[in-house]
Amino acid sequence: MASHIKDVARLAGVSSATVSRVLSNKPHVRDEVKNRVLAAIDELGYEPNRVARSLRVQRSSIIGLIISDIQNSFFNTVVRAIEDSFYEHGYAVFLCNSDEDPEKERMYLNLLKAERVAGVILTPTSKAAETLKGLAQVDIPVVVIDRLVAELELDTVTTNNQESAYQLVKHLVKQGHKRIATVLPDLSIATGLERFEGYKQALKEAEIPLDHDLIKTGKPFTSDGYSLTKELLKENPSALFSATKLMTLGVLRAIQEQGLSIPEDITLAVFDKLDWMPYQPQMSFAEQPSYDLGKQAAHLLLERFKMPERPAQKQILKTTLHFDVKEAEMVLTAQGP
Amino acid sequence: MASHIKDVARLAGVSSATVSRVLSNKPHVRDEVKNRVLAAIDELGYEPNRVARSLRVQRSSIIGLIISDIQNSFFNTVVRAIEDSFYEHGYAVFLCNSDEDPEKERMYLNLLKAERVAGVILTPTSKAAETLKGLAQVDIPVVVIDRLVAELELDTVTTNNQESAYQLVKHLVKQGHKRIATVLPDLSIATGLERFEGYKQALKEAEIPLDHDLIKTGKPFTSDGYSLTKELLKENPSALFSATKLMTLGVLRAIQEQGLSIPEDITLAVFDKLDWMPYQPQMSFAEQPSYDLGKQAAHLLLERFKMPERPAQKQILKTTLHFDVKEAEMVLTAQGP
DNA sequence: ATGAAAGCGCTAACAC
DNA sequence: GTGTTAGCGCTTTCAT
Repeated sequence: MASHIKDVARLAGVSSATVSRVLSNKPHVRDEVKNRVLAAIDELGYEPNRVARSLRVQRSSIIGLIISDIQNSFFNTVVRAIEDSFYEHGYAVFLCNSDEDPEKERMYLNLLKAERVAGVILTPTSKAAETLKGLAQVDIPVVVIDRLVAELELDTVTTNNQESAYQLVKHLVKQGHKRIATVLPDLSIATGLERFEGYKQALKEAEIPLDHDLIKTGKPFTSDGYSLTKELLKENPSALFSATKLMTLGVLRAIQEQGLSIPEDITLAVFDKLDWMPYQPQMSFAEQPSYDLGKQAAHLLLERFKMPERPAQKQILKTTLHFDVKEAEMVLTAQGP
Repeated sequence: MASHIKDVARLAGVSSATVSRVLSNKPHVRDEVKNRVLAAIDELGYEPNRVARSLRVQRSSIIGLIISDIQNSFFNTVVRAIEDSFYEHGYAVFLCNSDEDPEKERMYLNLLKAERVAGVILTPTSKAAETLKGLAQVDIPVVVIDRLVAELELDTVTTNNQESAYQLVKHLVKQGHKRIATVLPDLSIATGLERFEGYKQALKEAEIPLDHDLIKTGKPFTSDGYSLTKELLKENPSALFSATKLMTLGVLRAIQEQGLSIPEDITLAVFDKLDWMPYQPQMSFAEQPSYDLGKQAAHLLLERFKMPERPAQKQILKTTLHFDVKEAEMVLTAQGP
C-alpha cells in the first residue's frame, strides 16, 4: 500500500500543507522542519500522487507529443530532444504515433485534452486545425513542428524547406542537368509544397521549363517513392530530387532495379540524411537539424507556460547542405534504420 | 471554458449522478432521460475530465508501454497491435522509449506508477526486476514481452527463441557448413541467451565443436553488428547466424565492405525479417509474430484487470521460418526503415 | 512559519 | 430509476 501526504505529515509531526510546501520547494519552511519532512518522505518511500495533484492544479505535468511516424529516425531524434528538455523540468512526455492518419491524430488530441496535459507538441497532418481549436478552449498551449498549420496562430518550429530544396536543385543544374525529375509528398503537406517551390525556383532561374512528366507526388512512404520513380525513369531524367527520406529509399530501389548506377547514370539530391544502410550511393542531401528542432519546440512551449499571452513565434531553422557525398564519408551512427 | 458534469446535469434537468451513469453506460436509466442527457452533452460539447475520474476510481485509463527501441520496426508493429487492442476498450496507450537504458526505464516505470496507470507492458532491460516490484505495491499489473524477467512471476509473451535459432543454424549445418560464426546481443538479455542456446544445440547435434573465435556478443545495435563481424570475417567462416535485426544490418555492411557475396562466399541465417531496403541479399530468417505478440500482451493485461489473482501466464509464440529467400520474394511493405 | 479547511470534477454507496 | 452526499489526495487561500 502506497503512503499518502497525510502519513508523511503525521510521521514528521507537521500538517500536510507543510509537506506540500516542502515537496514543491516553496519558501517559508524552516530548515529543521524541512529536514524532518524529507526524512519522513524517505522513510515511507512516499511518492506524490500525480493524479490528485493534476486535479487540484487543473493541469497535469504531462506533455503530449504527437509524431506522424515514430519509425522515422528524423522524428526519433526530435522526440529525444523534447524528452531531454522536459525531463529537466519535471514533465513527462507522452508519445503518440499518428501514422499520418488525421483520424488517429484527432483521437489523440482529444485524449490529451481530456487528460488536461500541460502542453502539446505535434507534427500536424493537413487536417489538424479544427481539433487544435478544441485545445485552445481549455487553454492547452500547442507547438507545431516540421509543418505549418496555416490557419492558426501557433508557436512553430520548421526548417528552411524552400531554400534548401532550391540549393539542392540548383546544384544539379550547375552540374549541367536539364532533365531533373522530382518525387514529392502531396502538396497538401506543407513541407511538400515548400520543397516543390524550391525546385521550381531553381529551374526557373536556369530557364528550364517545368515538365510535368518529371514531377510526381504521393504519400511520403517508401512504397510511393518506389512506384513513382519507376514511372519517372521512363522519361529518362539525368537527375532526381527526392523530397523526403522514406521516399528516397523507394527511389534507390527503383533505380537499382533498372540497373542504373548512381551518380553516373542518374544524379541524386535528396532531403534528409539517410540512416546508415548496407548500401548507400553518392548523393547530395539537406540534413535537417532534428535535435535542435526538438530543443526549440520544447523551449517555445516552456516559454509559453510562463507567458501565455505572448504572440506566436515562428522559428525557421537551417538545414546543413552536403554536396556529392560518397558512401565512405557517411558516419556510422549507433543505431540503424 | 470547458463544461463540467454539473452543467450537463443542469441542462438536462437531472443530477450529476445520472449523467455519470449515462456516461459509463450503467443500467437503471430510463431511455427518455438518457436521451435528454446525451442531447445536453452534445449541446455543450462536454468531455469528461479524465483526471477527476482517475482520482476518484484510483486508477487512470492509461496503459503505459515501455519499448526498448521505438525505431525498430519489430517493436513498432507490437506497439500498433497494443494500441489497437486497448483503443477498443477505452484505454489510451502512453508510449515510452527506454533506449535499452535501465535508468530511463526506471524513470518511466516510477512515473507510470505515480500516474497510477491501469497497467504496464514492457520489453524489460536486464535491470527491470527491482523497479517492477514497486508497481506491484500499488497493484499495477505488468505484462512483459519479448524478454523474460526471470526473478518475477509475471504475465509474459515471448517467442520460441531457442527453437527458432536451432532450426536456422541446423539449416546451415545441413547445407554443409562447418565454420558457422554468430553475432549475438549480450547474454544478459534473455533473447540473446536463448538464441545462443539454439545455436549451440544445432552445433552439438552435428558434432561440430564450439569455436569461441566464431562467437561474438555486443549491444544489439547496428554498430556492434558491424564491428563484431569485421573481426569474425578474419576467421573465414562460411556461414553466419545473426541474432537480432539491427545487428544484421551491420553484418551486411561488413560483409559488403569485404567484397564478399551472399550467399556464395558466406551464407546468412538471421533473426527477424528485415525492413525493406534497396539492397537485400538472399538469406534465411525467423520472422517473429510481432502483431500477435502485441495482441496477446494486451489480451493478458485485460484478463488480469478482470482476474487480479489469476496465476501468471507465460505464452510462447512461434516464429515463421523462411529458408534461403531471395530478394525478389521480399514483400514491399508500406513503410521502409 | 505553520495549520485548518475548502475544493478541484468525478463516482459510488446509500437513501428514497 | 434517480438524487444526495461523501470523499479520492493534493494544493492553496486564509488565519494565526
